[in-house]
Amino acid sequence: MNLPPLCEAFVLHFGEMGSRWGVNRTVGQIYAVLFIAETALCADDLVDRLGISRSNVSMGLKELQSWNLVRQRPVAGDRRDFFTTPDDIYSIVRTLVNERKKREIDPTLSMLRELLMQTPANAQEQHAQARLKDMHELIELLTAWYADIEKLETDRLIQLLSLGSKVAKILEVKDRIFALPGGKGRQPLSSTPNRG
Amino acid sequence: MNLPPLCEAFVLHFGEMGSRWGVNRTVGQIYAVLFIAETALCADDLVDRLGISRSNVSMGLKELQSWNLVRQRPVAGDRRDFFTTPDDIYSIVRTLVNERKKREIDPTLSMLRELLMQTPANAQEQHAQARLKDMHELIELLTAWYADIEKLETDRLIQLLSLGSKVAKILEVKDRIFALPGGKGRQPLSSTPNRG
DNA sequence: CTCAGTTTTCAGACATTCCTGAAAATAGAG
DNA sequence: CTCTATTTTCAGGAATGTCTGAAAACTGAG
Repeated sequence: MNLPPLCEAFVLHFGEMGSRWGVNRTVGQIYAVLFIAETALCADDLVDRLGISRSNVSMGLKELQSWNLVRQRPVAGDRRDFFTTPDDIYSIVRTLVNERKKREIDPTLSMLRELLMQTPANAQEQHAQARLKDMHELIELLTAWYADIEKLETDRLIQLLSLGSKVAKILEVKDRIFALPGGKGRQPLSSTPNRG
Repeated sequence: MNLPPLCEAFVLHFGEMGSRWGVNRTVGQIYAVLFIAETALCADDLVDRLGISRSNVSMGLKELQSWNLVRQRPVAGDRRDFFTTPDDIYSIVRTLVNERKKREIDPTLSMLRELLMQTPANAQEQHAQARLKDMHELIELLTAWYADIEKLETDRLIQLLSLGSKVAKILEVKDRIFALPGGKGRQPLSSTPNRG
């Protein structure tokens, strides 16, 4: 690996993490190198810095492009393709979350929708469906929340994140004002009784 | 696989998703079966329903326990171990997020902290460190937010999620009130200039 | 068109992960 | 303690995933 020590440490770590993130080691390393690079790099730069084969770089870049995590950027007077990661780290995280949602959440959501439309054949299936319904409602709630938040501009997002649970204080106050004597709170989401 | 069609469809899907979630197919399937089961199941129930080897079930359960995703529950008059998933789906999601954070975020956070304390040897390393600093700040912001939110009780959490970006409206109003003539908004987080 | 520079594809070598059956370890009953 | 039911470990075969070099495909210049 042809990189100064600090860079190499980062790249190696990202490579290892890659496997926990649904991409292989090489793909993680390629991303890491691009992320810390001062300028856009071409495939051969990556071959040189990582000491891996040209074809491996090609496949890695293809995968990163399918994740929208790297951008191809033309360089005047050079026929080769050059690649960068976006400068804005917030946009990177947005992309990452969107792509993971697409791969990890959306397929499950449509599977759940499909199975919830079916008629259960017996008590076992009926109970299963009740559980799926809980799961479906929760995922819907989370994805609706994210779809809403995702539209915020970065500045507002930072403000909101910095507030943390302080925003919940507002709700507490609201609840205290509107609470009816003897009124019940919202019930937790569950169609299933506790299992003995 | 010894399950009614609807259950089987769910279990197969969860198995496939498992690989995108950092566990293998079998572990995903075991979890799915436990999730929709009406009662706690013992290892042999899983062998029967999934048609996999006893030892594979043992390893899978061990992994799920290391994720805190299944609970061992004694059954009176039976020496065997029985397993369930929690009934409360919110607690399941909390556990899942906590465990993924532990595996996917925390190691990166400490790696970044370590590398940010080092002295860069040259311009390349200096630029790399600036990028790492951006990444570190963002991850700190997100994890601090999550640590804060995670403490909320389920009811409040649901309220907050349902509000979505409406909470941001409050900030907008606040900003409008306190805005000074000619005053600038918060700057986006970046220690790096744009790359040409 | 031809040609050189560049990227992509892909068969198969190599590496890793997964799964099983057999054997060992564990735990409770008697 | 012994005996039996149960769980865990683990070597190695099966299945997947990764990486490479060679060849094919593409692309723009001349």
